[in-house]
Amino acid sequence: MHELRFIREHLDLVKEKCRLRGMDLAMLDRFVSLDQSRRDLLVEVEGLRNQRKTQSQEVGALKKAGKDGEAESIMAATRAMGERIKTLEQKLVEVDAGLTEIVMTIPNLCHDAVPQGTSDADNVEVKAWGTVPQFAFAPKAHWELGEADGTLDFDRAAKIAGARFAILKGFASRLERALINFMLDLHTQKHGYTEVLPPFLVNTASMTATGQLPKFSADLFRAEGWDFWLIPTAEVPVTNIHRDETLLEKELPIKYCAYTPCFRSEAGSYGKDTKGLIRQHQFDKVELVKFTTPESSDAELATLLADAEEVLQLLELPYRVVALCSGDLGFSSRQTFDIEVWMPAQNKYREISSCSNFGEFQARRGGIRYRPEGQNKSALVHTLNGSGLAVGRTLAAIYENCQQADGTIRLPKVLMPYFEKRF
RNA sequence: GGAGAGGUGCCGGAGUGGUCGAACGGGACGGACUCGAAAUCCGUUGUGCUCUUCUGGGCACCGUGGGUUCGAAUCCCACCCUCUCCGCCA
Repeated sequence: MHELRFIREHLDLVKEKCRLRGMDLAMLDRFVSLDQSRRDLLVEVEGLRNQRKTQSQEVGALKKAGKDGEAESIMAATRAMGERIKTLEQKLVEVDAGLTEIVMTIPNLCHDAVPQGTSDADNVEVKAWGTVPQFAFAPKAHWELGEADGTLDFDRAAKIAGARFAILKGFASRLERALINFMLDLHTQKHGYTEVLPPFLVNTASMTATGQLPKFSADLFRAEGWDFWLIPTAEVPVTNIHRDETLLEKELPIKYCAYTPCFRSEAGSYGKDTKGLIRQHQFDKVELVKFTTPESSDAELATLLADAEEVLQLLELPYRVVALCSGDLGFSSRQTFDIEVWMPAQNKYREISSCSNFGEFQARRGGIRYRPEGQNKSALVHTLNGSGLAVGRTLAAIYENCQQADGTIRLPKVLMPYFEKRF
């Protein structure tokens, strides 16, 4: 979210940045007229309130002095003024609602380093790591491998819940759990993140602070009759840990990692990735979240990305890093790098992590501030987050990249300590 | 789910209709004293919006949203949250 004043004073910049994202600019013209109405109304209503205050104090003084007659005549006038104020306030509420609606749907302004483009086709590969494996046989998709050895069961999951769910059994379940522990251990012990286990259901205020609401409710699951939403990512509860707080500069950066399941409706993705673990209504993810000063957030994004990459390096899975272009950038993000892992059966890279710097966009929505050393005024922090990594997709990548001719899966060395014996 | 208590500034805690953005205490910051420190003394100490911009005004905010009133932190209604006891449960 941006400040009204910022949009007002930097209208051309906001328009240009919205254009880069391929947005319709008509709403910004509507903003200008509503913003003007709002300020006109404010001047009028505040003037009236000031008068009313003065007159009310007079009434008090007169009554104390026993001059009830004089008080009565002022009271009559003030009563009428109250009606007028009420009318104006009502109008102001309407104008404010219109403005909020617009402002809440204006995306973050992209960083100058973000490549321009209109779709994921314009994303720029900035790095490739590892060697794409060569197979002496036709590599199978992870769901074929898993259904063949009974470790992945999509049919029964559909009976229990529906499409886009999976049951992991035996080795798969064990591997999922090992991956979660491996990732958490790496990030807490080597990268200095503090592990947290947050609520998996959050309220509307939290979803709004991180930007999922009000615009993207269709992507979320909601508990009927409650102000609870199922989290689509740990980003939501973890970023909201410090909502409406003022942190100390010396505490920054704050680095959290969290394992949570994630729940997404995947509305509008019908027919996409209908097989396998790639696109599920429920999946596990280990998420990295940082709160930083504005000066350090670019550098912190680089290390966040490196922290996520290291998971794949240690698992010896080939991947590449892609800089998202302006048109493909998420709503709240000002700069995003995706990590894509190699998937042999599809013969292409698939997203397994998304690392973003949100600048002060989420911090303003959520009131997350810090007090810069030696200053009285607080300032907004920058928030960042990235997957480290999506666990289900990592498991799928291990199945496919580490498959052997007999259909068994070679366990990455680094996971051996998490298994007492092979399944 | 039942019964009760409570939600006020960085913290504690006053305030039950008018001059309360809010007493008092603590903390923090600045200054005085000191070789330095403690103690003591003096002062400062919220956020947002808006007008004018040279200085400076105005409005809103005492859990949230409504209502009563000339006037609400103070009265009324609804809701949310916290705490205690009981019930229930992992």
